[in-house]
This record gives sequence, structure tokens and C-alpha cells, in this order.
Amino acid sequence: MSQAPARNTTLDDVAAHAEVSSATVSRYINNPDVVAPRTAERIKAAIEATGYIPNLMAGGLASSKSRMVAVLIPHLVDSIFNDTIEAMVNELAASGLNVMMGLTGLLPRREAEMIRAALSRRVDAIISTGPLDEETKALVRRSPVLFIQVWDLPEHPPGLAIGFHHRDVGRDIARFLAARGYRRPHIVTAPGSRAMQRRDGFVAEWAVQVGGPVTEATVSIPTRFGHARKVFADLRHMDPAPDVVVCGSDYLAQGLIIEAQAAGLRVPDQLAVVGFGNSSIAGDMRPTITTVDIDGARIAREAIAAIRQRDAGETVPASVIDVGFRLIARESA
Amino acid sequence: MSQAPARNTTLDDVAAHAEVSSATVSRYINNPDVVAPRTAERIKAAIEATGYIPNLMAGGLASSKSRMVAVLIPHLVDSIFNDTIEAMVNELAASGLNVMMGLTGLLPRREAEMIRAALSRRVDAIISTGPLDEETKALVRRSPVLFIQVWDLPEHPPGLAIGFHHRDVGRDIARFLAARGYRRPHIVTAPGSRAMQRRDGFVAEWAVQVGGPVTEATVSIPTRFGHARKVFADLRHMDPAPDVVVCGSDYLAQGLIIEAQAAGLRVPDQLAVVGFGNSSIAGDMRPTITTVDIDGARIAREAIAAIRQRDAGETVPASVIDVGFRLIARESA
DNA sequence: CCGCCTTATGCAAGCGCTAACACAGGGCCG
DNA sequence: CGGCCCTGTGTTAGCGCTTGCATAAGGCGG
Repeated sequence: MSQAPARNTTLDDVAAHAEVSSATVSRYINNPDVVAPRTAERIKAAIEATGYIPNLMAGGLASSKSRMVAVLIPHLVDSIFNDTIEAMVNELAASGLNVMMGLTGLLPRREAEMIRAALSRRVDAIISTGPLDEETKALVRRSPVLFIQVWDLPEHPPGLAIGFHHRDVGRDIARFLAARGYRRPHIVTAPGSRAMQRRDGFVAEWAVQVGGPVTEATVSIPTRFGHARKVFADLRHMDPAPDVVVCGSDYLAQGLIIEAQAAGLRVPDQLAVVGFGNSSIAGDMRPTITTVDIDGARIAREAIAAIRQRDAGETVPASVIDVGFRLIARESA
Repeated sequence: MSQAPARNTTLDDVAAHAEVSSATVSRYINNPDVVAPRTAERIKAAIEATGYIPNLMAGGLASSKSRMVAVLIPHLVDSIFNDTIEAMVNELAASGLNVMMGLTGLLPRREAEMIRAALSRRVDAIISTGPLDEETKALVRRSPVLFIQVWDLPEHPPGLAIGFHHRDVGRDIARFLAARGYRRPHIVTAPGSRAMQRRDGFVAEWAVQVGGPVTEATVSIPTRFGHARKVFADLRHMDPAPDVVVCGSDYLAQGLIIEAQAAGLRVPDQLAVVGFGNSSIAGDMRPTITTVDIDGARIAREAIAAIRQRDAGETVPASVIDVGFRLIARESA
């Protein structure tokens, strides 16, 4: 109330108050067990009394550990990553790691920018959905940061990769739909390597399983609810009409169901729909949406495990963790 | 390829390479205009040659400016804040500010924790949806951080508040529905002060406008799509049946529309629905959703303006910026 | 009861950068 | 043509913390 302290309270202030050296206070904060119980007591009281708040920039500089992790994703709105990211951010917070969040949007340039920013902050790890261009990949390799690419399993990840094979997703959807007797699939794809892999997997397997034509449509990234109107309108002009639409996200799938119903079609009888991501809406939609579930929490856990391992001094090899996926058959297809 | 540099390259390395002092390199990086063009040239080349990446922890420590802003929100999944947050993060990035993201969930304790973490990082500003408990409010007031509370306009914000009056939202919805001739509103509220204010505003104004009973239901935070099944099921047992449902989010509104339609009801004729947030889905739903639009981008801009002002040395007074809201009448009510 | 090991703490040297201050040199005005 | 100001750069003292090393007590086996 009265006078604002000219200077922020520092470790030294606490140390003086507790009548110990600042080194001991530092130890108490970072590793309480190494200080004697009675000393700990005094320090604790001193911290309370002074209202001390550590300065992590100073601490980070001295220890060259930032206790911060960069999480880089394309979007927030209608993003199929949201469940994974939420799990990630929560897990990280629980581990005492703060999250520097970057939205990379569509431009690879932004991804590179955000990575430079993360590197400037000397983050302990970068978690990104990638993919990276060659220059950025080289930059990441040169730096000591732990780079974790999630949601995809590239051949030669710059660091650790935790994800699944998108091509296999496409393949499994093709098998599933073939087995269910669908014959004229229409696949809606967004540009972006992961979506493309799923598409390729689908097309290849469909050729094997059934062999008829696979029609396609393209939407912009991110694949969202609002795209459904146009996709459905286009689809109505097609002859023969598709009997099932394979979507790049549950949001789009939901939109298509709504459009189809508004047009008087019964889903799945007259038009079936498959989503992707098992987003929160998928199980509650009418009809419930057949989709592919990714264990986002598992991805988050694996990522955190790697970060901890690294933090403990072990080296995390550039490798690949396949968390798989699960096709969930519901009512919409 | 050959030997990893034992030590990271620093300003001094660049300085040596460019044959200037490190101070000049620092100037070049932070304020290129003050160094002579020829020197700038040399430094630029030296930076490229050495692959220098600044250390913002060191810079921040020295300048006591972190160039980082904390953004604290309850959730990511199905969050009505997402549009605002996305705008915010993008605007911040464009201003060269990095974002430390915190998910506060439902517990006030977590909010306090995240604020401490942000303070430890000496962030330039904290943007939070609040509200804060008294202790945390005091903590924030004591610290030199710029605290920006968004989405709400409390009486005595600890810093700057940018938002709108939720009570007025409730009031305006009541007027709108009364004018449209609805008579038996059912309002679905989540715990949380903002939702409560909207509810109170609605109930108070409804009493003035029409006067009949307002029935209510409660859902958990966040107000999401999946809640619709239960809300709708409960609503079917009510006698007299409501003719309009006022929802806490567009996602819930969407869910209710779907449930109603699945039960054979026509929306809005047999049951009308009002949402909140003007989320991306609202305009594309069938029927399109009557909702309340918040100019998230505007909130983001105002917040960034305050941060810049503060950064320029001016003091940002604890005050309130009302960005208002806009009721968008669409098809669902 | 003494040397040795363990445990708890202090000392001091940085971590990599910024910014206040000093200063050199050149242009320009009177 | 001398003094003054402006521009550009160097010098230096930190910013607040961590950590390796040194040191002071105790504990304990022989």
C-alpha cells in the first residue's frame, strides 16, 4: 500500500532474512531435501515474510534450463489437435513445465519463426506437429533442444516422433467401408502431408478391396464444420452419387451429416459419413459418428516422459513411438 | 557435422567475428537503426556465419523485460474463448511477443498457480479470463505486471479489464425473445460468475418484459455439445414445455438443435434455441443459430495496445474497456 | 578418543546479455 | 577555423540466480 519496493525482492533478501547464504535458499527452492529441516523452516518463513517470487530468467540463465516447453500447433479453433494439446499442456503443468504456445497457421515460414523464438528462449523441448522444411530441420538438429514431433511418424524425424501412420488410417478406413458394403466413396482432403497420406492409404487400399472409382474433394486447412455446405452441395451434383463420405475431421463429418439431413437424406442409409479424430462431439452426435480415435493423452505422456528423461541427463535418441489409432464404428457409417 | 560446439555461440562470438564490441551487436539486434549501415552489414554477416541465436533469458534478465505474455484460459476443447485466444496469440506473435499459455481448468487454485508461474517468468503482461480470488488479486496488484482481465468487466479489476457486461447480454436476450413472442424460456447455466450474470440479467429482464416463470437447468463447465442429450431429455418431461432454450454456448445450442430434430421437433417452431459466442459453427448450422457475438479480435487488439503502451513506458491505468456485444438474430430463435 | 566420512552450508565465479556513461571523430555554424 | 553538437561505438557494471569447490560440524568405527 505505502511504498512500492524500489527493487524486487531477490534471493539475497530472503537469505538475509533467514540468516543463511543465498546459495542455501536456492537449494531449498530447487531441492528442499538437501537442506537441514531447521534451516528449511527458517527459509520457508523468510520466503513468506518477504513475498519472494523467484526469477526464472535468472535461474534459467545460470542453469541453462528454462523449464519451459514450446508447443507449436497450426490452430486453436476447430482443431483436431485440441484434445491432445489440452492433455499436453496439463501434463506439462503438472510436471512444473510452462508452455510457450505458438500458432503456426498455414505458412511454413511461421513455423520456422516460432522455432527460432523457442530456441531463443532456450526451451527444454519443442513439441510440434511439423512437418519442418529442410533448413529448419537442420537448425533444430544443430541445437541441443529436444524436438518432439507429434501426430506423425516421418521416416527421419529431426528428433523424437510420437504418432501413428496416417497411411494406415486411410487403409483401415477403406477396409472397414469395403466390408460394410459401401461402393462409391467420396474423400474430402485438405492439403497437408498427413491428410494426404491418409488419402493415399485409402485410395490404394480401396483399389485392392473394391476397385471402383474414388471421387475426391479438397477443402482448406483446417478441415472444419463450415466446409460442409459446399462439400455437400458439390456432392449432390455427382452422378453416380457417393454412398459414403470420408472426412478429414469430425467437425466436417458433423457438418455433412447436418447438411444431408437438412436435404432429407437419411444417414447412414442414403449417405454414410466417416470422421477423424474422435473429437468430443463425435460420440454425442445424432447419429453418432464413426471415426478414428487417437490417444492424445498417451502422446502427451510419452512426450513428457522423454522430456523428463532428457532432463535427468540421459540422451533421448532420435526415434519413433507408434501410439497407433483405433477405428471406432458408430452409427454414421 | 564434425564437432558439436562445446559452448553455445554468444554475442561475444558474433562481436569478435564482426570486429565490433558486443554492445554494438546487441544494439543491432534490438534497434538496428542506431548502428551505422556498414557496421550493420558486418554484424549481419557475422550472425549468419556463426549461426547465432540470441538468448532471451540473458537479455530478459539484463533488461528486465521478458517479451513474453501469459495467457490464462480455462480450457481449449470446445472453448468459447478460442476465437479470441487465437486472435490474441496471433496478434502477440506479430508484435514479437511470445505467449506462455496456461490452462486453469475449474479450480481457482490452478489459476493462482499459473499466475505465480507467470510472475516467476517476469512476463510483461498476464491476460486472464479471471476472476481472481482476493489473495491472488493482491499478489497481482503488488507486482509490476500488467494484468489484463478479458471477457468481463468487474467493478474493481486488479488492472485493465477488456470485455462486456454479461448482465446486459442476458437482458438483451430476454428482450429479444419477449419481442419475438416466446413465453416459456428455459435457461441453461454453468456455474461461474459470467454465466451467472447473464442468467441474472435474463431473469430480471424477463420479469419486466413478460413475467411468467423462467425454468432453469445447470450444466458443468465448460458448456459443451455433449451436455445437450441430458438437457434435452430433462426438458421433455417438463410441463408446460419450454418454447425456447437459452444456452451458455453455441456448442450446447447446436447439440440441443440436433437433439430436438432427432426427436422430431422443428426448430425454431416447436423449440427455439439461442446460443452464445458466435462460434464458427453458429452461422453454418441448420438452422443457423441465433447468438451473441463478441469481437474477440477487438479484445485482442485492445490488449496488445495496452501492452505496447506499457512497454513504451507509459502507465496503463486500472480501467475498463467495454467492447460491447451484438445479438445476431438467425434462424434458430 | 582420534581420524575419516558424511552432511550442511558458505564462497565466488560465472551464465549472456543490456544500458548508462564515456569518448572519438566529423560536420557545421558563426 | 575553433568550438560544439551529433552520431556511432566501446567500456563496464550489473541483472538474479546456480553450482563446483571449500569448509565446518557431527557421527562413528576401531
